This record gives sequence, C-alpha cells and structure tokens, in this order.
Amino acid sequence: MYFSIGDFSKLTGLSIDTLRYYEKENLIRPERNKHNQRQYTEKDKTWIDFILRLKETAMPLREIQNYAKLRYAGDQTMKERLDMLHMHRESVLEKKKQLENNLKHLDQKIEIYEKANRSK
Amino acid sequence: MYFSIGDFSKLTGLSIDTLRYYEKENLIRPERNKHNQRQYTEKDKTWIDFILRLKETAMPLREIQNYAKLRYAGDQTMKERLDMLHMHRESVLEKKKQLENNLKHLDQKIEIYEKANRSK
DNA sequence: GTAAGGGCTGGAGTATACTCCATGTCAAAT
DNA sequence: ATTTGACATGGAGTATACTCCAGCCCTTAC
Repeated sequence: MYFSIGDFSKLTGLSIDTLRYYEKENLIRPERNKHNQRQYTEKDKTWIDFILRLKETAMPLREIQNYAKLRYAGDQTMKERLDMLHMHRESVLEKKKQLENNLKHLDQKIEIYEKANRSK
Repeated sequence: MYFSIGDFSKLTGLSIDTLRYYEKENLIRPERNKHNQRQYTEKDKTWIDFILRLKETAMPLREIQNYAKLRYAGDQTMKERLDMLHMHRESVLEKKKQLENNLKHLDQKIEIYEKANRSK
C-alpha cells in the first residue's frame, strides 16, 4: 500500500536524495507516518513518472514546479494545466523537428567522411 | 576574410564570453592578429555550427572536446571521429524514440484532460 | 591628447539540479 | 542493552556550462 523512501527510490530509479530534493522543491508531497517518515503511494509513482516525462522533454524544474502547484491545488486548475500541456506539446514538436534536422546533417557528415575514408 | 570576436559573436549567436570559454576548453582555436586579438574564419563558422549541432543533440562539452581534439590533430584521426559520429548517431536515434514516446503519452494525457473538461 | 570602443587575461560568481555529510531518532535483531 | 539499519533534517559541496568583472592594451574619433 505504501512505499518507504528506500523502496520508492528503487521503484522510480531516483535516488533518495533526489526524492527529498523534489519534495523540498514542492514537486511531490508524500504523506508521513507516525514517525515522520515518508509514505509514497501508487499515485505518487504515476505522478513521478509524469514528472520524469516532462524532464525528459526538457521542461525545467521550475516549470514542473508550477505544474505541480496547480495539480496539488485541485481540479479547478485543470484548464490552466491543460494550457501548459498544450504549450509544452508545441515545444516538444519543435524539439523533435530540430532533432530530425540535426540527424539529417549528421548523416550527411557521416556520408562525406565515409566517402573520404574509402577513397584514401 | 576574418571576423573579430564581436562580429563572430553576432554571426554565431554565441556570446563573446562563451566564445572565449570554448577556446579555453579547446573546442575552437582561432588565429590571432599582431595585437593578439582573435581572428575567426568562415571555417570556424562551419565548425561552430557543427559544435552547436552536437550540443543540440545533447552531447556534453567534454565529449565535444574530445572530438575537437581529434579534429585539430588532423586527417589521420578521421576514422576515430567517424566512430564517434556513428555512436552519437545511435544516441540521437535513441533520443528521438524517447521523444516520440513521450509525445504519445503527452497526447494521451491531453486527451484525457480534455474529455474530463468537456464533461464538466 | 584624451576619451570611447573594441579587445585581452585571470579569476570570481551564477543557475540548475542534484549529491553528500553530520547529527539525530526509532525499531528490530542479537 | 546495544548495535544495526533505515529514516529524518539542515546545510555544505559538486558538476556543467556559462557569465561577469577588474584591470590593462590599442586604435580611432574629436
């Protein structure tokens, strides 16, 4: 039902220190047991996975922080969060285009190098 | 024929400080004029553009440094550079797959949010 | 001839995102 | 009863990639 920080660390692949850091930065707010120890839930796992997706798509922690704040504020912030997601989607598409462009140039460069190499 | 650091900064979009930093890190080695001022060439522009592509595809400066070292060492390092480019290509493809996967999940999330929003 | 506008260097400072450490609590095992 | 192991906190330290600054040198414009 609940994960200790150690177990949750293994589950998410994030270090214990990172989990505590994320909490300090208000990205995640796990419950505490009677000994003041963090108790993470399945829902926290889903949430962390989403955070990691945002990170992987190069969203800075600050922005994830804003999103988290809205999320923890409840359902009435849904519209605002949706706006953020739409904007982020655009930036991811942009990133994808850039990546494809870079890949194209990289392939060309490799091609040129290989030709030069063969003719030696 | 030659660009001063100020002009080269405008040309590349990199700040003067960044250009000097890249030189300190041996990424680029512009010539100097009789007053010890940097003189960048068209070739340097091509090279910087390539560096920026590597950066955009998330290659750390350290690795770009290694590549630069080989490049400045001359033609006999071509094979080694080619190997680096091949490996980097794989990592870019990997990044692209990851990005596409994240995009898919993002779209799903947006879809769910919009449904929830409409039904309110 | 002096002031402004570049450029130079070495070194300190900054932002981001962690990562490590000292010190302390608590519960279970020996 | 004490050691072990997992957890807690506050705060310092680290890596990466810049960014800024003080103090100095030249050249050109007024």
